Amino acid sequence: MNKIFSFYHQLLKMYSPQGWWPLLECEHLGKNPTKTGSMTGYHPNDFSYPKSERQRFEICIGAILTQNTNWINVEKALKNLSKLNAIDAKKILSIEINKLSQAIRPAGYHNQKAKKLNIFAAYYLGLDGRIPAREDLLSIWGIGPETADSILLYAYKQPEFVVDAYTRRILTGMNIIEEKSGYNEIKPLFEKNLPKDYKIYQEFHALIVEHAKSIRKIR
DNA sequence: AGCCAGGCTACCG
DNA sequence: CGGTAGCATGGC
Repeated sequence: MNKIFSFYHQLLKMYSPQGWWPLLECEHLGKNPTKTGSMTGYHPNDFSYPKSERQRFEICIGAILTQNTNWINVEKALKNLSKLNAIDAKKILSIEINKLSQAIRPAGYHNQKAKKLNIFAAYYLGLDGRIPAREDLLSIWGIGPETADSILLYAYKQPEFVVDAYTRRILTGMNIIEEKSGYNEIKPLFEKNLPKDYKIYQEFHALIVEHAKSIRKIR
């Protein structure tokens, strides 16, 4: 087995399944008390999410809101949106931009992100239920490679590996890549060395984040 | 009490 | 092009 795939098995053994993407409400509520933060919406070993259009959209906007922001703050923003019934593309477009901006304040960069949510919501409605093309997502203002891949992998179950700062840091530490490696080098490295299975991609990315956090605590 | 968080865009040389 | 300031808040 190659290094990448065996690293996946190793992490799985160390941390057990993570159950990403976390959702505000899912049937695993309260069953994962070890998780950091108050979010209880993880669903280990259950890859049947999103179960609804609302959950799919929630993942999409969560991916935007979490840009350079910790998840606990994103959760607050999502809860505020939920109270406004704004985990909904039409609602996001109809709501006053200042109101939207205030609701997502806890997630930081709220002015920018309010604009990003508006632009994405319009695009989402235009999809009319279709799966977005990666190229199209990348052409949208406010959506870069990590956000696009997060949306495709977790909201649409497409086998697109998500690379983030943790991934780069850990692989650099393992001497598998150079620190300056770009997104478009790291992503195919994973995809070439793993079965093309969205479940493995989902779990692996989540495990990398968990591992990176746990290493950080020790140092 | 700083430092940092599951990035991306715009602008600079 | 490659490098980097700016965007903002709350947790730890």
